[in-house]
Amino acid sequence: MKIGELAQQTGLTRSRIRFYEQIGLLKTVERRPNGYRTYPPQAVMILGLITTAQRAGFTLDEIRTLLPSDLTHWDHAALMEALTRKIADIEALQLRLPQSRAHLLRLIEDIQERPDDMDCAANAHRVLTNMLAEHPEALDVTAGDIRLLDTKDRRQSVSPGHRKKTASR
Amino acid sequence: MKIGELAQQTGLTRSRIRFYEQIGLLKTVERRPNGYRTYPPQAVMILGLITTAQRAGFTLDEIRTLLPSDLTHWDHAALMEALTRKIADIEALQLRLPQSRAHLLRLIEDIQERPDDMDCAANAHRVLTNMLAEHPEALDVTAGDIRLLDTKDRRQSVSPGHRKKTASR
DNA sequence: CTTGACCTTAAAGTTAGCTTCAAGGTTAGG
DNA sequence: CCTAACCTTGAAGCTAACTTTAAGGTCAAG
Repeated sequence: MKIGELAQQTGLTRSRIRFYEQIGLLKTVERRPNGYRTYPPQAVMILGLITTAQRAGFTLDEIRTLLPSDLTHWDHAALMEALTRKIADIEALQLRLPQSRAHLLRLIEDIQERPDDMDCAANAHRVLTNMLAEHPEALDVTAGDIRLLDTKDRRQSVSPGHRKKTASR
Repeated sequence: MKIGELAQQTGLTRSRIRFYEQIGLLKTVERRPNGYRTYPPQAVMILGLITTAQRAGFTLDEIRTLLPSDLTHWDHAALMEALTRKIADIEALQLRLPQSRAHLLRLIEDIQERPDDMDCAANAHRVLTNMLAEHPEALDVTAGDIRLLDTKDRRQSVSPGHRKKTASR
């Protein structure tokens, strides 16, 4: 299978597949006499695994150390440890999320509950002081190895699309 | 207050404070005749707010559009909308996390439950096929604007660490 | 008047995970 | 034989949120 076909079957871009090879993540690739890459059908599964693991929160680096070049020879111990650790991360996050959510709700209420005799400025100061006085970690939506971030348009650009200058000024 | 003192009081680095000014996030700063920056005591609170909002999952860009230069003149509507959206993100994540956790647990069990008459290779294939056959989003620990990531050493790099040329050959 | 702790700037570097670009080689169809 | 659709490479660019570097100015103490 040539790279174009593999790209089509996996839904990944050619550049991404070449990139994975470049960083040593995808090793099941040979060359035809003309220099073209050629992949075994297995490669579809490997790439599926990689993207699944990514969605589960593993970095490409972690995936590389876990993924055997031969799909049949896994390092059970390392794999189990990684999976277990990831579960622990999720559990830690599960504990924090309700707190963060409650804290945000409280913040909203706090802002809306402005006493009639208080002006905006004083109210703002009141709310801010309250907030910064709370546990500093109350709004912390991070847990161990895991962290919440903004994704923006990082998912699957289908059309090459119009680029967007972030224009930071 | 000079930048060193502000850095000390907030726990941030000088470079970070200058950076926030550079991207238009921190505007309460004047210059002394000698060119030194000078900050009002208020700046401590503003930086506290910024880091708190960051921990709550807001990007610096979002914070900039929400944070008024004058702490007493907030855009209530925009602020409420942002807070509400962030809560929704958290709730979406709260729904997904148990599923992801369950899926990872199932994966672990699946790997360990290898039938006695099956060799590792076949077992690996069985597990992989099972996994990739599941809902592709089952392991997806992302939700809307929110995403799980590995933090590694992104918090306070103590040692610069050895660089690694991506070129693997 | 020198030393050291501050302060200044612009520019480049860092990390992750890619994409885009520039400049070309290959191949199948008409 | 030409053209379009593939394929190749290395290098550079992108985003976010900073840090680091280089080259220098300021200031208080001794």
